[in-house]
Amino acid sequence: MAGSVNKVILIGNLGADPEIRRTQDGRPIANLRIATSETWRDKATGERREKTEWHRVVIFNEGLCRVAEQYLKKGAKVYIEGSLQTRKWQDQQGQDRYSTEVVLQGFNSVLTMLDGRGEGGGGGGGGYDQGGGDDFGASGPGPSRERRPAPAASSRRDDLDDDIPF
Amino acid sequence: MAGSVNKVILIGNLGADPEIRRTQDGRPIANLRIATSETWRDKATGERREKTEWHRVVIFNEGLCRVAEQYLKKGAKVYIEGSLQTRKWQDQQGQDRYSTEVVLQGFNSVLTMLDGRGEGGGGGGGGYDQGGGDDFGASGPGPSRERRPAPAASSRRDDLDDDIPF
Amino acid sequence: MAGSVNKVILIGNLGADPEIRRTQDGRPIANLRIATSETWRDKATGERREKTEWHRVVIFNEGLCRVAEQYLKKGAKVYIEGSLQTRKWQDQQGQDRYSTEVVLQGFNSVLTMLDGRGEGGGGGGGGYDQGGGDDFGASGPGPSRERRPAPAASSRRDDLDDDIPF
Amino acid sequence: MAGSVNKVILIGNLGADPEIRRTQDGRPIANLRIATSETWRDKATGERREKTEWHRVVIFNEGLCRVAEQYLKKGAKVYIEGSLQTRKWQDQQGQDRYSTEVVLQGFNSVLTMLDGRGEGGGGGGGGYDQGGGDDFGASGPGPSRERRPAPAASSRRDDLDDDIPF
DNA sequence: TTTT
DNA sequence: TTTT
Repeated sequence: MAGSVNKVILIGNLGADPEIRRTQDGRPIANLRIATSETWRDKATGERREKTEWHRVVIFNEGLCRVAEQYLKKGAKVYIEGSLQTRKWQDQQGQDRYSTEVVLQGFNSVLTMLDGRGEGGGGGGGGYDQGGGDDFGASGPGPSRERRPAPAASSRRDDLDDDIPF
Repeated sequence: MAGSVNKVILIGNLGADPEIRRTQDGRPIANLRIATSETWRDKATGERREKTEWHRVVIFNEGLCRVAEQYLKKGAKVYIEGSLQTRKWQDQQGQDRYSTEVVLQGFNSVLTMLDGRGEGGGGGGGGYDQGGGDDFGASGPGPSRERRPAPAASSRRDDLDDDIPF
Repeated sequence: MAGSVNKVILIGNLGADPEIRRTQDGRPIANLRIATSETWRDKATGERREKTEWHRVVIFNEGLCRVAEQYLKKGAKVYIEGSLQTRKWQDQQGQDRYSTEVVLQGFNSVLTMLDGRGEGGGGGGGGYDQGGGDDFGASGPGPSRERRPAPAASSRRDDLDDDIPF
Repeated sequence: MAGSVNKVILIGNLGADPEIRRTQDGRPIANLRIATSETWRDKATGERREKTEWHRVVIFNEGLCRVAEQYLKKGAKVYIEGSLQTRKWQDQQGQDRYSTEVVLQGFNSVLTMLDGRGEGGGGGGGGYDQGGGDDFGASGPGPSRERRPAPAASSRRDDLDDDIPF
């Protein structure tokens, strides 16, 4: 269908360390559990309430799997951009079941760590296992020709500047 | 949890007319089925492939329910902004089941029709039942104090209106 | 800065045909003018008002430039995903000026046509020059290893399905 | 124009404390300067490069102004959701100038603090002046009829609350 | 002017 | 079940 968009944006915390598995041909797949929550004040009682929503996030993108494996830990806060997919499976009684996941796959995916890196180190709290602190595009931390800004921002459109922008 | 975001953005087509139900206290709830799809060319065979994803959308917002009821029909193309929610229910065997939906509720929701209105009239294609063609914020088509431009809108922008944009 | 996001999402109409230029080394750059507008009812007078906002969109991505050149025309409705950039330049008096643009560059960009294709043909209305109707990711219409869904959706995670999803 | 979307999503850090002004009729307006940046590795030299982008954010929403005033400080990391607006003004020579801003106004705006609150206390670093740590919808921290979960929330989700998420 |  |  022309003109279709399927996008999910989450900011939340990992409920557990990432689970990394591999396909038969060796490609990694990372599974995350991410909690988002909203708080509001009950209009009747006036008390503060909170509702937490849990999301299944599946990462097929190899670079982002590597990021998840190396840097993410239970408790880490992340920014996620992916798409919604519902997958069909059979339970042990052979009945159809459906599971909806936020899938990070291909160019249209983002995984960014929002925690300061210093959190780690001592103790059991959330955070990262190590350094980290970068944000990674779809292709992971590697070099990416496309990821760079326009070649030399100032000069990048000099050839076009006969045009007065505003 | 502080600093949480849970947002879904869809552009797709309705697979069926909206279903409108009412709560016991009379508030409307609209259910939509929306299809998004992506197409790509198979690298091996070179042929064009397509994968369609179906989304359950539930509208609790009264104004947007009204919009859905009045203007949306099977086939209509819409822009949707809502949040992800997974709901638990019991099947007839008493087993726990889960259903994930895109929920439009509260201020943080958008439903916008993307079809030109002229589509209607002749033929069986998709589109709207009537006029339509506006985009509606969370509070629906009614007047909305918040929807207006900036408080000092006039002083900020009136002078722009005689400006030729490009 | 770790954990940074800079994203703009627009749905609007082209105010003019795209302008395509080329850098000295031959890469295309497309410039679009896109209008978005919001309508509201004036709370004082009760009359319906509308405010149009004009956006400068610059496409550095080659594939998306090709799409813009081939398929977009004045009046076409598009979905745009890019990032905000402010660029400095000197006016004829040598004074610093700034221009803010929505930039489509790299993997994190989307340009999707939202018009049905049939619009074209007769007359001067908006629409596309030709067929079109597809949506294009950052890499344009060409084959893209990443763009495909998971290999054979149904089987794609069979090796993982010892896990009961919910 | 029907079917229009104008949305900006930023995650970045405040370059300075918020500036709060008031309109003649006493409504607050907050101005923020927010930096986003992206990093990449130069393919030629192999060295790590960074490019920072500065954004002007203007908050007309009263509740969010209050949040900005009370909780945000230079260095704080925030999630912002607003819309793009270009405003015309005259410089001292009477020449037309344009300034593009990210505007938070009305229901379609979000300002969420992403820093852990503990940052504060000792030292000069960024962070908040006080507690904070909540995320605020368009209407700010006050009670909001719309912000609550679905009308029939209890029947939809109360049974979830004794559920162990994973 | 921020942040890493 | 939609759409192209």
